[in-house]
Amino acid sequence: MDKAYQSAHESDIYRLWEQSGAFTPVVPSDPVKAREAREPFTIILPPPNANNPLHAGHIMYVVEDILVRYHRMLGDPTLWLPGTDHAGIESQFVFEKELKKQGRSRFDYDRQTLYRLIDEFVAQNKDIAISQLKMMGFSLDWTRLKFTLDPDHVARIYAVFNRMHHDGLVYRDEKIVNYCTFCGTAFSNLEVVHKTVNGHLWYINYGPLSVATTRPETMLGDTAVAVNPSDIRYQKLIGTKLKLPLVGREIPIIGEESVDPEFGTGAVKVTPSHSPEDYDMGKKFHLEFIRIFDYDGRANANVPEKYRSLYPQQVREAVVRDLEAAGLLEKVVDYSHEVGHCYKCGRPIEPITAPQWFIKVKTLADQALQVVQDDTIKIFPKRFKKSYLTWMKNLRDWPVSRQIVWGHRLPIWYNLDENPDTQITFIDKSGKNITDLYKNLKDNFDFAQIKNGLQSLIAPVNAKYYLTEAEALQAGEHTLQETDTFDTWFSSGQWPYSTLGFNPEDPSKSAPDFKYFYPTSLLDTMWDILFFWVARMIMFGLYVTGKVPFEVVHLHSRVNDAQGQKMSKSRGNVINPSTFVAQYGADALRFALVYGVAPGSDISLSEDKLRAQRNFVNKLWNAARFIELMVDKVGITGFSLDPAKFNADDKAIIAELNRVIAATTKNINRYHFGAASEDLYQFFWHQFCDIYIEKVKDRPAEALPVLAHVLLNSLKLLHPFIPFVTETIYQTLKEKLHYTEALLITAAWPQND
RNA sequence: GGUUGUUUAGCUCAGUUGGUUAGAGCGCAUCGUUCACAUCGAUGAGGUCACAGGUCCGAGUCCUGUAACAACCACCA
Repeated sequence: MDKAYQSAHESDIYRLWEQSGAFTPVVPSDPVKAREAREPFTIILPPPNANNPLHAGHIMYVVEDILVRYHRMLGDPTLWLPGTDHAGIESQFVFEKELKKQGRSRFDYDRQTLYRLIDEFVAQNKDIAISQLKMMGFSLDWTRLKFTLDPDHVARIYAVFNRMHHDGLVYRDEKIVNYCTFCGTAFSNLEVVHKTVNGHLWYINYGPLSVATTRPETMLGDTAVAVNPSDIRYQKLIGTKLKLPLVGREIPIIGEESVDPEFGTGAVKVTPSHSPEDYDMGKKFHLEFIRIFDYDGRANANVPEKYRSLYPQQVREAVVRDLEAAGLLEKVVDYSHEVGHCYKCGRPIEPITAPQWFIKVKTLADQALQVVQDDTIKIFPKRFKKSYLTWMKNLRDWPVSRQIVWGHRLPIWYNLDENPDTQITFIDKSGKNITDLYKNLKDNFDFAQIKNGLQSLIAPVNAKYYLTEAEALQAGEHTLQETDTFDTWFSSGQWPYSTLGFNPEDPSKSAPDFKYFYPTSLLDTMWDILFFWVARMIMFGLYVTGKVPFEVVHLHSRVNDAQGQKMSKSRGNVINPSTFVAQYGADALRFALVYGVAPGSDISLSEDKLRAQRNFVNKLWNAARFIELMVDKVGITGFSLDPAKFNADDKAIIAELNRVIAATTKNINRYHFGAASEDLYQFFWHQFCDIYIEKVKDRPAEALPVLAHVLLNSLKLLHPFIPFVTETIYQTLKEKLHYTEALLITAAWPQND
């Protein structure tokens, strides 16, 4: 054996495991019955972004590998299923950045070309993440590798969408949505980041009363002014009308309870098309909806000529200037408030009315609430249960359509002759971008040109549509598929049953994998996507399969830098796992991630820690090496553990070993990996090496059976945490020490006698 | 605005149902080492467990309040 452990050989060990078939469980011929007899242990890997290398957060998958390896050693049929995610908006955003470097943008391509380019871009990088997962030693079943754009997955989520539509859970509506005019797509509430902005409150004279607003530019779209009905200052004005400054439109004054008489002037301008609160008022009072900003962010024809095609900030400046000139600007005060920003590009979100596809979540959420409430699904650490329940109770309908190309296009088809008011954007033969209603285009362009150059379409909110292309074609040949794609979470929310081969059309025809492995045992992820992902999987799982997708949700820590700061590109403190693996070995990195960490608390990863754990790995290596030297020296041919021959030291170390076996088993069962790893570290280094080994140096022959026994069990206990070094030692010494199992990875977990 | 979490040795953090002198890793000090490992060994210094009350025979641990920090959720102008 080398003087120090060489982590460079880790890939050989990985191949050894993979070739042994240890990662790939065999599905019995009668999976249903087999499952009843002994439930397999199953984890579906949260699919990392196919396009990016792993970041520090992904290496926390080590938690899953610990559990998987532990259960495999317990003899459970064990599956850890890998996959990668196309990561819709994320990948498209990264690709667009690349385009920008070349001086191009998404507007230069029709959607099928853009899709193909992103596909190629993602394919180039696809293997990076996979090789890194292997590098970390993760015992994933690569024979079952999945991708979110695999045709069978796509077919499945389409089938589920159809079923939801059939059940009345899908609808199209023109509601106010969070729209990023830069990214060109709508977002759900979860994708909006609230930031405190130091802005102003403008007091504007509206004639009979004055209003205060943080967004003077939206006054061009005002269709009412609201006051509190109990406000004696304004009571008599309710029901009257006023003339909107700068625009000249007559708008009503309405009485609305939610208006706070104490705030500002006690009167609120109402812009139903550009403010969520005003939208609600607009619906309630049947106000006019006047959208003044288009999807490209510019003011449209609904505003006076002079403001047209300006961006909101420019409109604001112009409006304020004009109000001031007209003597209608009463005062401006500093005011700091919360403004929604796009989580991708960081620009302010424009609340805007737009036709979008929605999922009704009430019935789905009720079930998903119930199963967590009654612990059918247990959430660990427990404190996340409450935030899950709170979130689920207040859930609103889910806007699932995104105006991007990289993803699953909605299975919706429109016949354009039935919907002549559909707005179409395409690139014509000469390469020019054209946007207009279909009825204005159809006589000037042949349909093939529109279809091939298509970038996007916006069908009217009440457009007639079909769920299959065939049906739409029956109505006429001028048929286009919806250009919106699904929110990424609509796809990944269906990951557990989809990867296992569930058949939504006929569940009895589901794959054996589904029958055997579903529901899965545990879902592990970081707490930041509890709502995005975990909640959606629970809703989908219950609705589609009638069963929970997993029995336990384990939420792992966030990996921070050495100072406890969140890693981010802007801070410049992002670490690449590969660097650390190259320097310290995968085992050291794995152990550093769990050593002494409390469940659910964040981790500060420092090189000090990595060095410490590399030293531990080396300590383990050298203890094994010492035992090898002893065997060579003494020349023993067989071992038998005979308690009758134990002296006090032997008894003490065996007793301590038994304690550690029990403690480790208990700690892993309770997901206390920090405690387990710390205990093992202390036992092996300080009890076994520092005390026991030092004491037996003068009686190697008698101690060898005990040395071999403690080493074997230590290797087994440590294997889930540091698989490479333990397997390497095992393979190196198994013959000399008469260990009988072929591989440590499939060896039996130690039992306490 | 609402919710949750954190506050323990110089640094990063453990501390499981409250139980005798509060622990680890790193760092630090002194000594040692050709005989498994300097990626080592031995010894040691270092903490009024954020603060103020309370419950208890007994509180780092449970309760109340305060402060600082962090995160999450949120359509108020």
